Amino acid sequence: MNSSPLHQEFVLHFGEMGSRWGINRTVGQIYAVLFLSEAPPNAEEIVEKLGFSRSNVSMGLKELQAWNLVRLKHLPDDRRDYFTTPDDLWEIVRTLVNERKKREIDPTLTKLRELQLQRPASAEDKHAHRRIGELAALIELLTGWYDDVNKLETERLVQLLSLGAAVQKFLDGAGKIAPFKRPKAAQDRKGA
Amino acid sequence: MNSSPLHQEFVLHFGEMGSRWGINRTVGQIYAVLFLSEAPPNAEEIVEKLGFSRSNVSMGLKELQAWNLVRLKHLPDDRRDYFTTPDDLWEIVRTLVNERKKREIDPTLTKLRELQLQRPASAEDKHAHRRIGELAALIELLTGWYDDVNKLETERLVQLLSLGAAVQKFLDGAGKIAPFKRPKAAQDRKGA
DNA sequence: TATAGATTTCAGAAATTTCTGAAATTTGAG
DNA sequence: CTCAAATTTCAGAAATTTCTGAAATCTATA
Repeated sequence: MNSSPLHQEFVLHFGEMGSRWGINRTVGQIYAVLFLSEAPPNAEEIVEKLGFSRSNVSMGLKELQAWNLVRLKHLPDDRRDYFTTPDDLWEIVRTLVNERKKREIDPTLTKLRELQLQRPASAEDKHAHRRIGELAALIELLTGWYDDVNKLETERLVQLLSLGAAVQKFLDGAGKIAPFKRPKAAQDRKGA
Repeated sequence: MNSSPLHQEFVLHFGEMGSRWGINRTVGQIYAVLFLSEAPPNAEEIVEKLGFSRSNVSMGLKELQAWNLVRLKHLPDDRRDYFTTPDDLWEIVRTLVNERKKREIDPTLTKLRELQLQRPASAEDKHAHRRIGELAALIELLTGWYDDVNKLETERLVQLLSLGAAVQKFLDGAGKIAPFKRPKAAQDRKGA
């Protein structure tokens, strides 16, 4: 790999973290290169920078595209593809969270709802059925909240996040605006 | 695997999702069994239910313990370990998010802060340095918010989540309570 | 402290994932 | 249409991860 220590360390770190983030080392490093590049590189330039095979870079870029994490650019009189990440980091974060939700949460929520339709046969099943229902309700609360705040424009979102726990101050009076009812499923199982 | 269709489907789903969640199939299935069990099973019972080797179950349980996702229980006059998941699903969610933050985000934030201390040499490095700074600032805003709301007791947290985007209604007046300043790093890169 | 049950460790086998080079396909210019 | 550059596909090699059985270790109690 041929770049400054800053670039290099960043790229290597993204490579190492890749597996924890559900992508692989190669893909992590490719993304890191795109993220830092001022001018969008093409595939061949990524090959040169990282020393991976051309086909590996091609597949990595494909995967990043499947994640919606990179954009294609073109230069006049040049039919090679050039790749970038959005300049707006909030756009990146939103994409990332959307995609992870789609892959890691939505399929489970679907499955849980599907299982809920099964009539529990045994006493054991009855317990499982209840537990599954609780889990589905909780996930729906979380994803519902997420869908909601995801609609906020970035300015508002940042505002909300900056507020942090101070939001709490509003909660006491909140009942009047959005009447609060704690979902049964999530109730008081602490003492068991 | 020897159990009702409901159990079976749930367990198999958790197995399949395991890899997306950063654990493996075996560990996913073991967790699923624990999650649904009314009475905490011991390792041998998990072996019987899932048909994995005893050692594999042992390692799986160890990994779940490393994630803080299971608790040990003991019966009188029985020195085998019995395993459970917390009854309170919110406890599970908090653990899960804490652990993933610890593994997937904290190391990167540390690394970014470390890289920020490097003085950018070239023009290219200067761009990278700025980009890294923006990313660090954004992650800090997110994790700061998370640390804050994670302090809320569950009742309050549910209240907040139920509110969803309706929180927005409070935002206009919020400046008086928690003066808002949008971090420079996250500012207006949209137009680029 | 000897012993038997319970659990863990670990080296190698099995399975899966990642990576490569060669061949195939696509694409735009002439 | 033809050609050459760019990209993708894909079969097998390489690397990594997961899983197992056997041996080692731990632990309560007789």
